Amino acid sequence: MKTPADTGDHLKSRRGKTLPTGFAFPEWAYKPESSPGSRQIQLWHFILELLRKEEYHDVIAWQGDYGEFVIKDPDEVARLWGARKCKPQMNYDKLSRALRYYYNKRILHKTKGKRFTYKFNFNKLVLVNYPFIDMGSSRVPQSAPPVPTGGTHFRFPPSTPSEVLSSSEELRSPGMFSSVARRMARGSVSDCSDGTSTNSELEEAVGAEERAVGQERAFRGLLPPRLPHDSLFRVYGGAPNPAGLPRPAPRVHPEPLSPFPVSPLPGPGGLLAPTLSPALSMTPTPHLPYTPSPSLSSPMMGSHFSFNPEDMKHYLQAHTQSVFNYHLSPRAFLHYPNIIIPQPHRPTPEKPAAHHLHGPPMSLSHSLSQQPGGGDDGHQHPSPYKFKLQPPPLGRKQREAGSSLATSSSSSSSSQSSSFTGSGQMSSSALAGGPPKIKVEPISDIESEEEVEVTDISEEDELNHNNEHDEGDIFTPTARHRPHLLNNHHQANGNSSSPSAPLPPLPDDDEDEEVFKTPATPPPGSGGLAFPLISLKSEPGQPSPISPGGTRCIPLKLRFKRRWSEDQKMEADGERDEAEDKKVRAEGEEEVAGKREEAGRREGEVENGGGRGGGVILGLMLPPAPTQRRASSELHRATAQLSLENTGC
DNA sequence: TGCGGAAGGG
DNA sequence: CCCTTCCGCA
Repeated sequence: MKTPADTGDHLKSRRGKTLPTGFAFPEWAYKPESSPGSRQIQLWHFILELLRKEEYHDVIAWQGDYGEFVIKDPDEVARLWGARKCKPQMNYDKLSRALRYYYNKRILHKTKGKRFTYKFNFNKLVLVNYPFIDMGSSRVPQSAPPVPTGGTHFRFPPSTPSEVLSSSEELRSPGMFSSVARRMARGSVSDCSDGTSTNSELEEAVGAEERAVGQERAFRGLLPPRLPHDSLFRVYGGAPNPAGLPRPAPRVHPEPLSPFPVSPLPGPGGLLAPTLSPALSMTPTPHLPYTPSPSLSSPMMGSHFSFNPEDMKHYLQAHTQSVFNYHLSPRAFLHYPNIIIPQPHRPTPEKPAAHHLHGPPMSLSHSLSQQPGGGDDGHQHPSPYKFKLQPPPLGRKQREAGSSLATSSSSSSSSQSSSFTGSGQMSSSALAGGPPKIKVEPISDIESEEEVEVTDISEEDELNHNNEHDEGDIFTPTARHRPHLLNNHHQANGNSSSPSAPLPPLPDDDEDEEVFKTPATPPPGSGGLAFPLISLKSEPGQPSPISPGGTRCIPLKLRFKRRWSEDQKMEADGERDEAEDKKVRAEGEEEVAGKREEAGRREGEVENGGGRGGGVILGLMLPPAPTQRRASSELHRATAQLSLENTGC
């Protein structure tokens, strides 16, 4: 059924076509198939469709920073949406409500101060989905989100149904990812025949997907279920096969506004070449030149990936680096036993690239109390994260002494948030010094624009003994819960406060705060081995092969490490807390009771915003074993349904 | 205008 | 899950 053609009437455009406007997202972004839970087209896809079509530029168009679009004619957009969904009663009020739900999922942000203006969070998507993409080589305009230069159709891997993989299920990802993945899997597109439908290249996408799926499956079979590789793939490439990214970065023409450069990729020929993770490339700081290892890069075509330790190392290193650069959650680090990855070198301050990272160093502990509401003034970018303490989850056992701080603070909702900069220096002292544990919660307390909630290390003890995800959180400032807050902070430009000011295009790092969850491979052993990945320790002696000199160790890293180890263990459990904020409470009980499912997801998710559904971007990591089931089941479903389709109304 | 809770539908 | 519908609040 869902032949590509079906939707095709209007779609005539093939992938090759360039948009008149020039804005284009990677095709995968447009794929409608992805509706996670729902089979129908999702609003964000629909929006994307409209955005890409010239004919709708009068009603909705890209504008401003990357990923930012303006609904010029809300009523019309609503009408179109209503038509598509067969909801004649649709209006902008309703549609906007739906859009607001995306805040939590982090698919969208509201650009404050600008009417009817929203912004997609593609960065994370990209990062997550296309980690291998090398953005670096070609510098992309800020506005342009990294695109997988690789193929147009990228997809998640898929499918592996087996429990094994599952972790990903997406990796739990957050909405988009997961959704994408799923869609890919199922590929359904629905259209209402009302005529308003706007599908464009769906056909292509569909076709591509199908192919992809097939490949995946094949792939699946090939891959050994449990291999770490598997995880990698998922995490990074999504799928080794399909269209991976053929070449590192075929440069894309940067369309200034377009969120994504048009994907140039010709064909799927390549596979995932593991180029740098996008993050790396993206990072302002010069990274190590990482070359894709041959094995990886080589076409996976064969369907088989082989990682050799070295490759893995490189890869991991690169990944790690990117994690650092982006302030991603430590969880993002992949760890593989036996492989040690050199520490990433942290961006040295000197680097002009300074990117946003630079922020006033803060000590976490201090920060807690200090946090001035926007005090961060200094930082231009989103980088500084503020933390709030989060009250320990109720159920958890109390934490030990160290937490006094945390405890008190956490308990008090008012907690202060501190800004955290990713840069190494920052809180190093603080971090190092004590067991800083803080969970951050984004509470509206301070309205600093950029609030990011981060969970710090805080009391993870509560959860587990020690550290767990929290730390990760640190890096990953997640703005999950209070979406609005998030929005705010992100949009530097958007803030209503100074509407008059021109909006500087932000790189949207903002989003990067997103955390990726790392796959946790359960550390068999406990402790040490768990973290093979990063040897943060930066022992003097340690040579870091790749990272050239300057990597100083950051205290943070250290922390990560430690936590990691436990983290992994705990991850499964612990995360949920973070993840859920508000809702969690409500659910909390339930969770325990029967909802393993959710738990599973969450694990994966780092936190997604508000909740359940999902985060959009994160889902990298593999969830702990327990959750796998769910994922797998989902995958199954997805797979099964590949051909499903719903037609419209 | 924009936000987000609540209830409900598919 | 993903909205759709309603609604109160700011």
